[in-house]
Amino acid sequence: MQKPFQINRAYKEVQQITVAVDCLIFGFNEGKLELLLVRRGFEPERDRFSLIGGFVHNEEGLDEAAHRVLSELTGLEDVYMEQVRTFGKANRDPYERVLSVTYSALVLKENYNDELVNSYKAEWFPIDNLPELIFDHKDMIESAMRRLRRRIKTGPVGFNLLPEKFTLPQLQKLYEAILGEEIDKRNFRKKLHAMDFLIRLEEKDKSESKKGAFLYRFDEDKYNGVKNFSI
Amino acid sequence: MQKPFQINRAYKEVQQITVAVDCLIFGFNEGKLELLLVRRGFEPERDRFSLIGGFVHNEEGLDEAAHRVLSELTGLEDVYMEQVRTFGKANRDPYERVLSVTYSALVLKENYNDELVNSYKAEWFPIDNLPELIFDHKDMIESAMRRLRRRIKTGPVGFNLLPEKFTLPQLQKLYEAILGEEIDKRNFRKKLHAMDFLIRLEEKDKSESKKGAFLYRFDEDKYNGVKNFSI
DNA sequence: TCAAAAGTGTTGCTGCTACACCCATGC
DNA sequence: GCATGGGTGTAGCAGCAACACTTTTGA
Repeated sequence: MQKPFQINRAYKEVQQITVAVDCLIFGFNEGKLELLLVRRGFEPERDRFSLIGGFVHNEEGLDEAAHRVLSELTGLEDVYMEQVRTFGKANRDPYERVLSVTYSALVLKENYNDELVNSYKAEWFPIDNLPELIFDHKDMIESAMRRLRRRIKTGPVGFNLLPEKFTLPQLQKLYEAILGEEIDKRNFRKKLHAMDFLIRLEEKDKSESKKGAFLYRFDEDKYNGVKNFSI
Repeated sequence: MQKPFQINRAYKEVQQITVAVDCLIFGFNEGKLELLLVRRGFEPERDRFSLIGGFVHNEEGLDEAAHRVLSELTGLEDVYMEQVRTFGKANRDPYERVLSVTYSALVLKENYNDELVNSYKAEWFPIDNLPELIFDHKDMIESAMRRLRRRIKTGPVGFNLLPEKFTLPQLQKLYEAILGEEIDKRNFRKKLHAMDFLIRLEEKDKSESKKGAFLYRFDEDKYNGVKNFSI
């Protein structure tokens, strides 16, 4: 394969940088936002936790690599994922030079393959009570959290963390967990109602209360008519 | 150097991915937002333009690489720069597999080294009239523009594109050029005045009008007291 | 004296926040 | 019948957008 003349690039020395993706896998369970981590069972860094990651294959784009890594661990295929940021300090991994492109995934805990997850010794942790993490993985999480907070306020991404049918109290708890603050129930519902992209079903979910809460469904078509999403 | 056991990573094949940084160098001149591009003088892709880029050295972090590339081209050392996004489709560069981490730089046109820039055959283009670009560089620019629009509304980054002393009409034109829309003069000034981080000097700049406009200076200390920047 | 840009306040409206009570049901 | 969580409306306030005239001075 012929290489182009690179007028704008310095002489290309032999690079020894390995490219990896690290996935921030978010789930929502019992009112808590959680993150899936794996424990390192060997030295060095034994017993510390890390994000799920993997090297990028030669014929594979970054987005593909992230989806592959996620799928290998959880068995999930069609997951909402977006690139967050790339971490590239020369010594961020003190054992070898690895560049890491981070991806944020919002998964539905009930959907994934428990056996697969268990076989990798992965564990869920509530976002406000994470263990020690290797390298700069703490920074990655902070970066992804900032992005997630912005995203759920400006777009309908939060629904990826809920089942197809969900109640408004559930949705509100999700927002509260991500934003880390309480939200006024009436104001929250007012905004949702004004944007008018949720469909109220006839069914109720009685698992959380005696009265039961109506189930809703996110409607893609109705959402496309919404100009300014804002919560 | 010993390698750690990578429980969470697939067997590491020999990777053939080269890591580059591409810089989006923004400048502001005569009321226009401009971007610095280099022309390719050789096949393939002759006569098309590209962003300024370079390969990342082995001992060098990404941020360092971006600053080095910028400095090699413009001679500028202390420049406001931030990472934008990483482009990693397998065939984004059809000649070899290159991963590109993009950086956005806000430079003061009057400061840089013209000879250096000329020797690289670099040219400034107004952002609304760019030439054909190679590969996915157009996407990179769109991505960086979206980020820049968000940034100048929520933080004091725009001042990096202006000299230390500037007038309010200049500042407003800068915002209008970046946001691509007209701004009401009185509302714009009201917001700036409310946040109170600009210092009005006694001097006027008479180059743009007979009456002359007062010069202002951005005050870092006063800015640190501002809780919610918003324009 | 006139052309051209700089500078300055008010008003109406919209959207946000704050807030309290009734409802349905299982136990 | 009572405890628990679900559901609903209003009023005050703040922040935003819309808007027009006076000032200065060089030519």
